[in-house]
Amino acid sequence: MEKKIIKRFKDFDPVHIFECGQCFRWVRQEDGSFTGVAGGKVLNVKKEGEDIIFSNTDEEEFQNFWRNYFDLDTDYGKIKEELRKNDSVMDEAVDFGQGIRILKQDPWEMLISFIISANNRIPMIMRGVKLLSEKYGEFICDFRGEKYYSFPAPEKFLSGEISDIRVSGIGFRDKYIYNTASKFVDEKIDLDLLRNKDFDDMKKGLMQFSGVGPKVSNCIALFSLDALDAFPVDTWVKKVMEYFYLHEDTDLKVIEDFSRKKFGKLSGYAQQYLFYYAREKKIGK
DNA sequence: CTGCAGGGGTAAA
DNA sequence: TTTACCCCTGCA
Repeated sequence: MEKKIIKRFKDFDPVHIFECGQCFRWVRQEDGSFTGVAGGKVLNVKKEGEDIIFSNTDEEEFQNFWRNYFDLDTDYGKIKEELRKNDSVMDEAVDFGQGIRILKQDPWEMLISFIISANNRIPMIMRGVKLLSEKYGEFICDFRGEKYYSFPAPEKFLSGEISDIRVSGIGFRDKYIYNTASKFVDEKIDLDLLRNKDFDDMKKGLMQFSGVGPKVSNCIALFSLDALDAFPVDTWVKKVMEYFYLHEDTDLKVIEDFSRKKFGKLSGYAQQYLFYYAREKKIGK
C-alpha cells in the first residue's frame, strides 16, 4: 500500500484528535504515530512537522473514505475563531487542543462503543472494543506485527450467550449490548434515518436502546450523525462548566441546555475542546 | 506484598 | 432520589 501525504495541513494533530475522547480504536505507537481501524480499513497517521502522513492507504481509498472520516473539508480555523470570540475560557481551551477534529464515525459502532463507555474508563473501553472486535469481527490484515479486526456487525453479538459478550472491559454492560443488537436485527434499524431528525427526536430515537441515556445519546449523535450542536456532559465537562461558567453544583440536564444555548451550532466542537482541556489539565481535581 | 477505596452513566428500585 | 453494576488503578 502507498502513502498519502498532505503538506502543511493546519488544524490537524493526531494526539488531539485521537485523545479527545471521541474514539476508542486508535492506539499510539512507539514512534508517536497512531494506528487504527475504521470502516473495515487499517490506517497509520503520523505528523511530521506540519505534514500529515497517512500510511497503509492509497489515493483512491483516501479520497473515498478517509477524507470524509477526518472531516478534511471543514474549516476548523473558522470554527475556532468563532468560539474564541468574547470567551477567554474557550480561547485557552482552543489553544490547548488546537489540532482537534471531530471524526465522522460509524453510527452502529458508536452506539455500542458509547454503551461500553458508560461508567467506564477510556483504557477499559478501548480494551473492551478491541476484544469484541477480535472475537466477533472480521480479520482485516497484519500491520507492523499486529493483527487488526473490523468492528462486528450486529448479528455477530447474538451468536452465543449474553455472558459470552462479557470480555474484559465490558462487565455488566453485556446485556445492554445483547439487547441493543437484538433490537437492531429484529427491527432492521437504520440509524442513518435519524440524521434528518431534529436534535430532540434524534436523542429520543437513540435513547430507545438499552444502555443509552442522555450522555451516551449525545455522543452518538455528535460523533456519527452529524449533530454538531450536541453537547455530551460527562464528569469532566460537568467539572469544567461548573468551574468556569456556572460556579455551583448544577444538574447535568441544566448544563447541557445552558451549553447548547451558549455555543449554539458549534456546541459539539466546544465540548471537544473543553473535554480535552479539562481532562488533560485535571480541572476541578 | 495485600487490601481496599475511588471512579464513572444508566437502569431500576 | 438513591443504589447497584464491573474491574482496573492508585495508594495506604
